[in-house]
Amino acid sequence: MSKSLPLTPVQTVACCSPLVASALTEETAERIAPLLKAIADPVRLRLLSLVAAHDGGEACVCDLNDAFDLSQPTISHHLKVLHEAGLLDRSKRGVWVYYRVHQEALTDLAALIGGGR
Amino acid sequence: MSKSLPLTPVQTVACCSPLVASALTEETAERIAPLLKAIADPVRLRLLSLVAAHDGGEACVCDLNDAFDLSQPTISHHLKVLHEAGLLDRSKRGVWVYYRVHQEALTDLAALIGGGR
DNA sequence: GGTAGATATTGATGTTTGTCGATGTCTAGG
DNA sequence: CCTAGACATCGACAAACATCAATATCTACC
Repeated sequence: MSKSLPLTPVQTVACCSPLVASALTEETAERIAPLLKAIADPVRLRLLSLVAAHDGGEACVCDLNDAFDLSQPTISHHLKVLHEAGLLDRSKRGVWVYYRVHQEALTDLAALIGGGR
Repeated sequence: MSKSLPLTPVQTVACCSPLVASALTEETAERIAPLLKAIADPVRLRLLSLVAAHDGGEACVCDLNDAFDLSQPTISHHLKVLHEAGLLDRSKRGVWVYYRVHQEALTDLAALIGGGR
């Protein structure tokens, strides 16, 4: 992997010091915000939580669809947002698609927010 | 304090188990999301960070305005969002208004997100 | 290879959000 | 009181977003 300079949101979160420790640069803030936006939605929060709490730490889309009163495309959309943010990993097995929480990204994000102690 | 049943976002975050430990209820997710929405914006992230990193842990609005290429009403709006979410405390002294990070809320929020370890 | 089921993509629509200029409300001094 | 400065509120607008119905793309199986 390893592109050139521009870090992904997840990479940025992993390497920068806590929010409250020193002032964020504009650039850093702009890279982190998308990650937070991704989880700043009740449906996506529940999706993340459902996936994480599921057996084996992963869940099939078909399981997730049933947990909501929303259309299948809407759930698919939210999963895509979480996946593209780097918070959910995808793996296709047969006809089914399984999602799994990218725990490290969540942990790093938490450290960034609460890092002050 | 202590209203009746309905918890504020900050109270909800303080008392519920981590995202990845057990599936969030719809109600809990709806109460937490506003908190995350509040910090899911690059300007508000920097505001939070600037306030926290400032001398004495608090900053005057006048200082904050100068740190951005945005109009004064816009900064005032973002501060209001952070304040209403319970992430910034306000105190007026003379003509000036000072904001201070509500550290506990941030810490609890971090625990909620990264709680899995 | 045709069909059924699982998931993704597309296009449209209503709502939310970030931003600004204009204006309002305080407070301290003159 | 009247003015100047600090901050908040209001109204308007454009961009971003959540949602859906319709449709497309896979994959397994018959």
